Amino acid sequence: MVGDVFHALDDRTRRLVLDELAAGDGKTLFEICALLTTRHGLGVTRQTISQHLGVLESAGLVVTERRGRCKFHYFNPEPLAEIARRWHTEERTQR
Amino acid sequence: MVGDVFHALDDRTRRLVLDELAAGDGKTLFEICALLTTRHGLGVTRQTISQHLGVLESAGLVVTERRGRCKFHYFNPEPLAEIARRWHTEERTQR
DNA sequence: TTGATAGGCAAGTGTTCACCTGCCTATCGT
DNA sequence: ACGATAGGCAGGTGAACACTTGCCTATCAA
Repeated sequence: MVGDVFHALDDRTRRLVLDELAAGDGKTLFEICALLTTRHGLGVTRQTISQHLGVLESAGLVVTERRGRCKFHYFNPEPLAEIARRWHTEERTQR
Repeated sequence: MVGDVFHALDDRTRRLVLDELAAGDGKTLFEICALLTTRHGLGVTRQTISQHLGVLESAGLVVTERRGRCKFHYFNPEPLAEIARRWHTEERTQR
């Protein structure tokens, strides 16, 4: 869908996940859980993060790669360009 | 709040309102209602659009100016730059 | 083979939110 | 003053969603 990117960004936990993936790609689900609890004090379950990763993946913001029993998550910034493209913010003067 | 911009964008009707304001600033509430129904077939009430404009305004995406009994709405693209700034999409290579 | 690790699936709950109806205030023209 | 225009406020409803608990599958090391 079109609005999936906007919906995926409308959640603080998902934005934090994107922050962590943007800081260094190729993290597993358990690594992301550990980072969120230690660095941001997030008290969330593993299943919750898994669901958030599913939302981010279906929005195209996260690409996954399975190796063995591990699943590595990568940040894909390409869908974010759609936002800047839609309202072409660069050529407008701010009033 | 921080996530107000993302929340404001997570709605198709609000995105259409932004489209109309970006196409030509200085529209009143009734003008926006008429544009949404005629150009996009949106069957929504005036109060609904008024609430959406309130969300957009509190997110900083819409600036208003009152003159008499009319209230003119202007598109403010500045908060959108926060998105590109957060994950600095331009300097990353896509994988 | 057994236990530990990494992840997925599904139902239930509480809250948020978009939308409506109903009524009220303020400004303008006549 | 009176009717019409432009907008605001508040309660109520139904659906979407974040989050949990409980259980299951698959891979690796011993």
